[in-house]
Amino acid sequence: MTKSKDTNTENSILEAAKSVFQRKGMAGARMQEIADKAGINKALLHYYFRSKQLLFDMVFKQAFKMMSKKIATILNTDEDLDVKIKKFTYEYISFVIKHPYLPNFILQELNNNPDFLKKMSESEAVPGFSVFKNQIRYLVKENKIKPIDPNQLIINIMALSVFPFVGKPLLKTFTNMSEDDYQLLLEERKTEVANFIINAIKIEQ
Amino acid sequence: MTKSKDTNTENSILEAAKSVFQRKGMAGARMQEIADKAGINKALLHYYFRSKQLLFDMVFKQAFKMMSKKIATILNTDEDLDVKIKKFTYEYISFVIKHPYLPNFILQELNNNPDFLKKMSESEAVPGFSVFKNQIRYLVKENKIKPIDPNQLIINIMALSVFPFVGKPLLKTFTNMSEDDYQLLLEERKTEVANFIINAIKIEQ
DNA sequence: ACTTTTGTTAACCAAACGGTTAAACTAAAT
DNA sequence: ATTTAGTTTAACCGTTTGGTTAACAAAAGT
Repeated sequence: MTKSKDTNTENSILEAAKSVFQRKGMAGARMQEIADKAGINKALLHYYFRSKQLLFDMVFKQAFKMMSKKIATILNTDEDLDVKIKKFTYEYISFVIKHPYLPNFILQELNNNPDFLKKMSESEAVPGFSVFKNQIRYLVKENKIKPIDPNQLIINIMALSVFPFVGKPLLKTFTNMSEDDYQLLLEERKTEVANFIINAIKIEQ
Repeated sequence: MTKSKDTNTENSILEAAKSVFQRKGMAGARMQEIADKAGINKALLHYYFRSKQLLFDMVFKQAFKMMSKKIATILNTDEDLDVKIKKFTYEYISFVIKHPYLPNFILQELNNNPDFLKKMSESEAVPGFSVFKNQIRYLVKENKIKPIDPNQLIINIMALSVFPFVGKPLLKTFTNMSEDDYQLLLEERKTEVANFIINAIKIEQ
């Protein structure tokens, strides 16, 4: 029973930490709030994870891997470009709808501390885009799609998929939409984003 | 001489506060650091601006107005859509290159405290997009551009313009670029983004 | 049976934090 | 020359923060 209690506690701490860190960020999060949310004493946080920084690192790494795995697995298969783009935007937007705090959390903390990426890119978990880039270069050379820098296309795909979530409060106000309407608009983006991208690069004949 | 000293101090405080708040956010910013950067005593901060919150509000409102004015003035003129899109993306990306901390700062704080927008949209400074939306609806109805929800198009334009800045650390790693290369890529986006958007919505004949 | 290890808590601590106070300084106004 | 109002500072204050300690409880190992 002790082992199960152990992992239960450890897990409820991690869950509480995830919730608090993702909403308030490293600087805004309070150990007390995490402890309260986990239903335990504050000292127990330090028993399981030695410091706020280490607990944060755990949460951040888990979040980052979750996201980057999702990206990497889709982009580097060898399917047709349009299929790949459709799959990616659909699955990625679906994924973020389920985890709406994730992108903001990751981007914010990376901006505050870009060194995080060095640690991660050295060890693991940063997806490579070489297959995808080569595919673009090939299609451009063969005149199958309009000329475009692969890096620009990657950024465009990411931007169109992720920005509606990180910019949500602003965009909701700008477009003057209710929460429900905005959620509907996000649903529509699962397919609309791919159409938009494909239209932008395809060559008519 | 007393008046000039006054405004000088007030201004150097605001400059210091801007710098610190934009880099660390409300939660991460420290009054002491702002005081140091302004070259004054910490108590003087509270003499000019009563509290951290009020000082932050000043900085935030100034930043928000700066950004939203830039957006509103371009979108609601009556020029052709493609001209408008070219102008907007070019000017907006140029603007953000000059103020790279701005978008991240605004988005982050808005996500932490969405009520900020209510205060602002009631009083002022939130751009209206009605002219632009009507223009899109008209062009769609007349079959001049591919059918698209005006709100989706607005989000796409914002996303492609802003995301490369808020997602910079991540995108730099994903695309495996140096700082200089990335800066060059941003320069190219001043024109490339408009082409991408226009291609996505134009109808070939 | 008892000793060791693991899990948990209340109470505590030093440092950092935002903010205040009271006094000193400055320079223009009387 | 003195008052007055605005500006600036050093020292201080109460609270909050991340983190520690010591005691205790419950298994696990022997």
